[in-house]
Amino acid sequence: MTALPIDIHSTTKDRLSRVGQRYTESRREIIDALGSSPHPITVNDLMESVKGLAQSSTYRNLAVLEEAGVVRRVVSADDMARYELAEDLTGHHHHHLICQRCSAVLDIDVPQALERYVHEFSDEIAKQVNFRIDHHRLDLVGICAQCSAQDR
Amino acid sequence: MTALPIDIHSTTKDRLSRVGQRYTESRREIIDALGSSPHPITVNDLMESVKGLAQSSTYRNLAVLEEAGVVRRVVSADDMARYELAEDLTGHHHHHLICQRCSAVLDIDVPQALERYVHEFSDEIAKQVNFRIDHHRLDLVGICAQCSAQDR
DNA sequence: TTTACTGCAAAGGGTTTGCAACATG
DNA sequence: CATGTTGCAAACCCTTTGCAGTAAA
Repeated sequence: MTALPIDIHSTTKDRLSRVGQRYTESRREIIDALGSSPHPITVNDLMESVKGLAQSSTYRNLAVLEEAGVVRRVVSADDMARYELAEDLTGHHHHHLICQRCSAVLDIDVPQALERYVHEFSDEIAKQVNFRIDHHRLDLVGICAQCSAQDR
Repeated sequence: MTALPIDIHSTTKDRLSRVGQRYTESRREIIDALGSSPHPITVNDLMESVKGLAQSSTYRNLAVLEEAGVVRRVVSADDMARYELAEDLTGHHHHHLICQRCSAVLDIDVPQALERYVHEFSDEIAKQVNFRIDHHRLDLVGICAQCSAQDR
């Protein structure tokens, strides 16, 4: 599971062209912004990083990038979209720690052993029910440090 | 972890009165509808079961019931709210199988061993980072039978 | 008889879309 | 130069809220 140093930008370009899309300056900036964030970010966060990009273009680009498989939408506690780079681009499989008060999302690494169990279980279930399982989400949900500090 | 035969309605009534709320006919019907569904359901589904209940009342009641801890909001693949009875009411701890095409949600049971590993891991993480972890979500995400049939 | 609950209709707020101008392969 | 991309503004849709009337403890 070691991360080969694949070039994120060239991979993105390939995957975009495979769906008949172009790798524009805005899209490159979005990828850079997502790549330099240590955790999934909202559309608003993204628009602050990528100055001058219209809201509609941000949404459209994220949809295209997700379609192309280079970006992944992450579900938190509120209904605001959050995005991160696809794991096969970063080579970093991880899960999330989610604050149910402020909806912040933190990345966490999961022990190999646990991952194996989840995969085994996943395969079993796939056999039992007629369902093609693509991936899993393991989220730990609670209250982050800042939010519990505010409670006092 | 065997489910004691607690009375869902009386427990709901207690928990509601604890937050200064009443257990009305509408709320009872909502609880019944959620209790008789084998999987989390959307607000629209709910309104079809509980005929005559205004949309606003449905949303308000669900919010109150969630606040009182008898109902839980479940996150799927789209941004539509889905609800189920709280696990401590049903005595049935479970996780979800999610279709990323149609957003359907199915309940699945998880082996005790896997649950234990998740708990261990959860405790470890809680120690590492300053975060109070309340619960976890383990979702298997993929494409359900109906949706993959449509692809052909 | 006080306080919560309800329905109706209107407002919110994140996201999507139509369209004309612009940029990329 | 054909087709994708952009910004603007309007539309969308799920959800929330204000209000006046109703019902529960």
